[in-house]
This record gives sequence, C-alpha cells and structure tokens, in this order.
Amino acid sequence: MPLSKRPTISDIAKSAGVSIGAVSFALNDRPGVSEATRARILAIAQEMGWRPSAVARGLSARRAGAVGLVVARNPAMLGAEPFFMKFIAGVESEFANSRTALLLQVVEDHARAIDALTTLWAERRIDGVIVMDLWASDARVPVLESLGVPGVLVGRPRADSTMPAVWSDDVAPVNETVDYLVGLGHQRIARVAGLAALEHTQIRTAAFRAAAARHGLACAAVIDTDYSWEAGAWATQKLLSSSPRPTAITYDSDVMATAGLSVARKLGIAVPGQLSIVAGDDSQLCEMVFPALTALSRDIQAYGAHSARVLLEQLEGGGTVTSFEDKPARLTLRESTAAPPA
Amino acid sequence: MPLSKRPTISDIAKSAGVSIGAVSFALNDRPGVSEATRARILAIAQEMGWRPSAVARGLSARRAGAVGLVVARNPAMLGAEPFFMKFIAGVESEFANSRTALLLQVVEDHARAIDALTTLWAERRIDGVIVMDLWASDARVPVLESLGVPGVLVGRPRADSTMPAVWSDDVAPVNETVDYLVGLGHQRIARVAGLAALEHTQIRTAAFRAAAARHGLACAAVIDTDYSWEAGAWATQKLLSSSPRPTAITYDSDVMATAGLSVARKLGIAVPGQLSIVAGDDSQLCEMVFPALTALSRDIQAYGAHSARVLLEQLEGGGTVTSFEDKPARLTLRESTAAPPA
DNA sequence: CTGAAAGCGCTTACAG
DNA sequence: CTGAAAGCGCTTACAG
Repeated sequence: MPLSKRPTISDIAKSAGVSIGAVSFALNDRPGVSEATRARILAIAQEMGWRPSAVARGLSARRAGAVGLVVARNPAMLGAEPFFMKFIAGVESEFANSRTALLLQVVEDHARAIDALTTLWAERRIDGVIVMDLWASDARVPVLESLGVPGVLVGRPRADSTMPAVWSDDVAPVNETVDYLVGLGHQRIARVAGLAALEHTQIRTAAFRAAAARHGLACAAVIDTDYSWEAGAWATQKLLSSSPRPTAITYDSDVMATAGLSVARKLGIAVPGQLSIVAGDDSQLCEMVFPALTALSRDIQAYGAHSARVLLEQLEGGGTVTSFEDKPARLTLRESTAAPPA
Repeated sequence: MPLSKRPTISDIAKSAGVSIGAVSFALNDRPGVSEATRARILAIAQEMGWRPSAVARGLSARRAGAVGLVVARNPAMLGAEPFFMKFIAGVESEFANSRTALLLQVVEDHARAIDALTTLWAERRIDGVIVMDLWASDARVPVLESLGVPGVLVGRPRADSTMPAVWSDDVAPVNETVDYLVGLGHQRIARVAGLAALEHTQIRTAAFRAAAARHGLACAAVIDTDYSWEAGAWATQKLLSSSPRPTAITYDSDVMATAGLSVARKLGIAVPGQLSIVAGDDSQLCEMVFPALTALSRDIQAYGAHSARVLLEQLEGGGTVTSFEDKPARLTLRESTAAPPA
C-alpha cells in the first residue's frame, strides 16, 4: 500500500474535472484559475491527503528543497561540544516553516568537505549551503564560489566570497574579559586559543594582544590548540610550569577550560584563589564542574536560526544579500575568577 | 554558469551517438549495451564531469536516496550529550559509500516527530527512517508501520513492529555494575534512572531490581528522571538525605552522574570515600571531572554504523530482515568507585 | 481567465 | 544485444 496509494495531482485533476496545470496553479496559489475552482481543488487535495512530491517538484522547479551542512570536525570532539546540536536546532527552527530540509554530513577535513559539498551540489540534492568553522584562508570558499553555490558564511563577510555572512564581534568579548581580569588585579594573563587556522581564533588572538598592550600587561602568552581536552590540559600544564606563571587563563572553549581546571587541581593550584579561569564558550559543562566556570556566553540557537534565515532569504529573495551581525558574547560571572594572590 | 552547464545523460548520448537509454544502462552497469559502447559512454561521462541528478533519479526510480533521522529531544540536552554526534558520525560512515544522504530533524516531542516523519515520507524525501529513543509504548511505531515506511529500530525488536532492530543487551551491564559494587562491599545501592517511558530504562530498572534481590541488598532505591543535570542533582540530593543513605549510586547518563558528584561535594560527602558513583554512559565528560567517573562504556560510533548498515540492507536487499545485537557496554573503572565506609 | 503540452533528467519495460 | 518511447509527478511558458 505505501507508495501506490499516494495521490498525485493527476488524481486531483481527474476528480475535479480540470487539467493538472490548473491543479498546480491552485495548489501553489498562482493566478490562472478562478476562485471557485481553486477552492474546489484545494478541498479535494485536502480530502485526498495530497502532499507534493519533493523530487518531482525539485525536477521541474530546479530546487532541491534542502540545504547542506557539512561539518569538518572530529566526531568525538563534535560530541563533546554542545555548540553544534544547539546550532542545528536553531537552524531547523527556521527551516520548519519553509519546506526546507537539512542535509547533514560529518567529515574529517576540508578536502572531504569539498568532496561532499561538490557531490551534494552536483547531484542537485541541495539548493545552498551553510559554511561553518571558517578558516582565515579557507579552501571551501573558492570552490563554492566557482560552482556558484548559494550559501551563508557562519563567520564574517569575506573579500574572497560574495556570500552573505552571519557573525558576531569577537573583539568586544575579548576586551570585556581582559578588562574584567585586569580590573580584578591580574597582570599576567594567558590565552589558550583554539585552532590557529580559524579566522575567529586569529581575530581573538590579535584582540587579546592588543588589549594586553593597552593595559601594559607583564605577560600575555598565547598557546594554540586543536580544541581537544588533551591540548587544553597540555597548554595549561605548560603555562603553569612557567615562571612567573600566569594568574589568569582564558580558554577558547569550555572543554579546554575544564581541562585546565583539572590540571590546576592536580598541580595543587587553587581556583580561583591562585588561578582565575575563563571559559570561551558557555555551556552546561561550565556549571557542572567545581568551581563553576566564568564564561563567555551567547545564544547559540539564535545564531543558528539567524544563519538559516539569511540563507533562506538568499534562496527565495533574489539579489539583495544581507549579512547579519549577531549579538556578541557576554561574560557570565561564576566562581572561577577572583583577585590574584597578593 | 551553475545549473545550465551541468551535463545530462542527453548530452552524453548526443556526444556518444547513442540513445539516452543506452547511456543509462551503461552508467548503471546494466545489460543492454555492448562492452565497447559502455566503455565509450563511461569515458565521455567522466570527461564531461557528469553526476546523476538525485531528484531525477528519485522521480523515476522512486527512491529518494536519503534517510530520515528525527530526534525528539530538547536541543540543550542533546547538546550536552556526546551520544548523538557520535552516533550520527557512525551512521554517515556507512552512508558515505552508498549515495545515501542523512536528513536530520530535531523536534520537541513524539507528536512533532510523527508530523515530521509523515511529511518527509509523504513528500518522498526519504526512503526509510532511523528510529531512536524508543519508548516502551511508542506512538511513532504504529504510524510508521501503517505508512509502510522501512526503518531500523535503534533498540530491541518489538512485537508491534516488523522493523529490524539494532540493540545491545542492557541487563548484562546492570549486572556487571551491581556485582562490582557488591564485590566492593556495598549493600545500599541506588539507581538514578533516565526517562521512565524509554524501553531501555524499564529494562535496566527491572534488571537492577532483580540484581538487588539476588544479592539481598538492604536498599535499592530507584528514581526516574528526565536526564537533565537538574534532575540528576535533585535525585542525588534526595537519596543522600535519606537515612541510612546509599553508599553507591548508579546513573543512567554521564551528565547526571556529574551532577551527582557535584551535589555530593556540596554536601561534604567524599567520592569515592563515602559514596561511589557509576556513570551510565561513558564520554569525555567522565574523564573531565574530579574524581574521574567509573562508567559503562561502549562504541557509539559503531552502534550508529551498525544501525545504518541494517537499514541500508533492508532498503537495498529485500525480504530478509536481519536485526543485529551489538556488544553490550562494559564497565570502565576509574576513580569514583571504592569500598564503602566501614 | 483557462487548458493542453512540453519539459525537468532520469529509469525501465517494450518492441526490434 | 540494441533502440525508441513512455512515464515518474510536478511546473511553466504558450496558445486559446
């Protein structure tokens, strides 16, 4: 019974005694059919339980009705970070109203991401893409650009792309963090950064160095990592065994901040008594550990929703490509920050 | 340039001087064309950079080339658990080789899951579904069954469904945990369970009670939760303020175990000195906290891959519907378990 | 305003 | 073994 019983517009046309063209017009709310006929057709479609076939529609309308999200990250690390599921949930809250489906693919690196994207596009499975985790120099961008794939950059607008972007300022949160720590009396502040290739990592590191210079900090070390727990632990270990060691460390993620917390504990360095810790992404994890972590927090679901919205506008709309600057992250104070030891 | 330049089988046929039917046969490795012609056609297709249109193929072949995964969980909680991303990564490792795409949707409850599933199916966007988080009595199952949607149950085979299942034994891990704790000397063991409606929660709770009876435990309290950090904390609070309080608590997730750890710390109850804790899902989180949590661990990515495999076999294959029993979770000993206080 | 027809890019019986 | 044709379920110019 499954497939064979599904009504098509031909069935509706037959039942209504009109052409399938008329049915199509009625169903799509286009002119070309009288109000009376339209109402009758809609009633019949409703009664038959008709639903448009996405593939048939895709073939003739040349739209797939789907958008691709290809994430190039290690699955284990992806799982450890709440960011993605929240972002995806936000994306889908926007898609729900617009007959758009989300095609998700998790791959290992940019080369495979490009393969996946190219294939999805070539097979006409997607009308556009959401590009996340942008690198300062990102191999995916020129490929998408040359294929003419519509998309949204989750990151700032770029010179090498015409795609609209959805981003938030990374400088203000860094400043807020440094200002806050300096205000507490810290003079030796270190930064455990994320992937050096990522655009926002570079922006934050530059902002961190600028803020340190502005305040004339005695120490402002930066260590790049791959976002893993291990890298966060290793970096912390290294920073805490230097002399004089920093009295505050900021991390580019919550997972790494937690790793740092754990290393400090093993070294017998009290948090926040002897070391202040700030996590770069807020999540439940920050409240799970002891002491709870001061963190930069923002509405990730809204971020996903905004990204989806801009992409949909581009797909439906037309020429007007409007980027969107989301609200920056703000510092949420908890128990992992305090004045430095005297 | 984007769409218009894409070659179709007509272009290939023209260039090769054969019919589009011949091209289709050649491209799909079906009889009906000589080896020489096939080779020539393939060479031309290759050179033109031809890729099949998924929609066109879907229309005529009546396949969507995609599978739906509709997850009914709170996005925030989804994000907190590494389980899903790992599972999805495993699913996609299987799909990669078979031209199958994954359509992901995150919804709030079963009612919306049913809506989403029905729509995806009606619109011919999916050929089958992956059904996760099965309830003992699950409203999705009869709907899918009546629509005739092929699918795989991530859970045990059910009387109310003909779908193949991929699952792992939940009784053995519970027994291993209780046996281990009893072996350490514990006589008052509590269980903080997950969602009571979930089938595996009920199985585990039954197994827990049976194990407790077998060992003649003095106390074997069970508290149901919604998997949230808050619920885990609340349940722990309640258990630890009873008298005599349990000397060991097992949790149905890592997040709740972490919540329990934090509550114990606030109450000044030492872990593992005065309280042993076992987490029900292993993840990086268990190693992040202090003390690191003893946990039930298993290969989630493989679980996802196996689920995908069974579904693909069902879609391609034919009648033979083979369920698959995965390896059960095993206890990974860390620092949160020890002998009870004397 | 309305209808009949062509076409989207494939697959697959169906004749030669 | 091979080719020409119909059809999948829609949309959309194009004539009346």
